[in-house]
Amino acid sequence: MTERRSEGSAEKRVPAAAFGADVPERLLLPGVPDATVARLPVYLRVLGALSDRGTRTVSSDELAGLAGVGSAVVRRDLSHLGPTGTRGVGYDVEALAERVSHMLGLTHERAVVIVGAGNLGSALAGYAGFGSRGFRVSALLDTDPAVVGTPVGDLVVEDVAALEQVVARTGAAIGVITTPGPAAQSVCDRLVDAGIASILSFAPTTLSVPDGVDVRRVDLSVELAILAFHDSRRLPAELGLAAAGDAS
Amino acid sequence: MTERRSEGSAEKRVPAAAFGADVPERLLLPGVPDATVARLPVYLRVLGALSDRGTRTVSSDELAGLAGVGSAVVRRDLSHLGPTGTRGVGYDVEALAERVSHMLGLTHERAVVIVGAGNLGSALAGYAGFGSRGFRVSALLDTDPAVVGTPVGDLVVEDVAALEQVVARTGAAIGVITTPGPAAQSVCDRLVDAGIASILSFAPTTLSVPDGVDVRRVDLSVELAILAFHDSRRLPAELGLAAAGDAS
DNA sequence: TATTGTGAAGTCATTCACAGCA
DNA sequence: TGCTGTGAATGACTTCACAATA
Repeated sequence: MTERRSEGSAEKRVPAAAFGADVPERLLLPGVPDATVARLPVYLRVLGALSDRGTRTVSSDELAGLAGVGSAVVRRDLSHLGPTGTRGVGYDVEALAERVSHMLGLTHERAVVIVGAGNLGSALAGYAGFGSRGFRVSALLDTDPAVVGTPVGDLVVEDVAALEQVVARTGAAIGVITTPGPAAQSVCDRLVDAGIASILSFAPTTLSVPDGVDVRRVDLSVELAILAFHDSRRLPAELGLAAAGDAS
Repeated sequence: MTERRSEGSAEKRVPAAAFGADVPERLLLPGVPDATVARLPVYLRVLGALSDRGTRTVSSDELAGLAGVGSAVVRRDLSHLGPTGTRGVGYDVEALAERVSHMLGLTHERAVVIVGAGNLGSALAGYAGFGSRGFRVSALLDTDPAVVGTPVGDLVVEDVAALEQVVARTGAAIGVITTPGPAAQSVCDRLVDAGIASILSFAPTTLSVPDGVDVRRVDLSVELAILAFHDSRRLPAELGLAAAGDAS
């Protein structure tokens, strides 16, 4: 791996005391907050756009505007990469993109296997966001014999019965589950058994996995419900405010 | 300086002091944390499944297991709905579902307009999660003349030029953006102008909207990048653990 | 007795404000 | 002069632990 410690910065706060003495180093070294990790990909996208436009440097304020966050958040987030900016100037776009990319582990392409070739799975297989920046959809699986064998984009739908072989063949690191809810857990189990430790699920169910397996869920009905919650409080509030005149 | 992120709830805290004493209390009181709001829909799904199975009561511990969170989280979350459980017994499944549903504002059906009838938009139009529980996809729009007029499920793709009329006709409360990135901002602007204040975007861009409009983003490449981050730290660690004798 | 509901403590994240540096 | 990087303050969320109670 590209794990060099060429960085001279001697004072990396390691919360060693919080854990035991014999905890594997990987848990201690980087210490990047989850919230920061979730924003780094957004910065990376913005930096890519800036780079395409020929912009050489960017300030935390500009980057913040383009990413839709506050500038203090940007500076705090980037501080976890070590000193990457130049005071009075800003950040070098190319260098920063490289740093962020490296921090996220996007140093090599990862193969992605999608299980469930329904509408959503097929859509994701062709989705541009999947093809870009370090991910390649290398297989699309389904149970339905009527679907198995049909082409979707560059791929041909394969039988989910061969899941283990497909994972082995493609060296997939990430599994995406777009099956109906009831099938999700068993598909998940098989992905895990096949060696996949990173799973993105669109199924509206809770998946249980062994320790060490990382599951992220995207649940459309949850997103809609959250919007509904805010919506339901906004309507009465607006009426009240309108009657009382402008808020400020 | 719109400073909203994908998780943004534009106005969680109402500045009560600014309004004096005669603002209706119910508008100010609830103060449900964002993190809780994001979990309530999950509880609601679990409660629905329990109800279908004929289960009458459920403890915070059981609910926690089914929802994939800790039991203290469940109790804390539900405490925001007022006293809903019975000590020594648990929660009444039906009554709790009703309470949660009401808290989320899922009391009436909301019309959803999807803009972008590509793979993803078409998939979402037919997605079960959209049809269930208080949401109905009432229109699907696109720019492409070759797509406009074609049927997708029960719907016929309409011309995005008629966006304003479609929103008015359907009384849509929620807009879903599944266009390519470059088109997203202008579609967003038009949705907002048409009176939509709740937007779910799948476009990989930052959307800027006026205050009071709620935007949630689902970004597949962000999700994958987060998985990649954890994946890239797991690999070296597993080797280390394997050498040291991993328990599981 | 079993389980809720909640103070209190702890952990994590955001924001402020400015010293330090190019 | 302008902007980064970061202590310190604030705020949000989680977890603990147990008193209250059906």
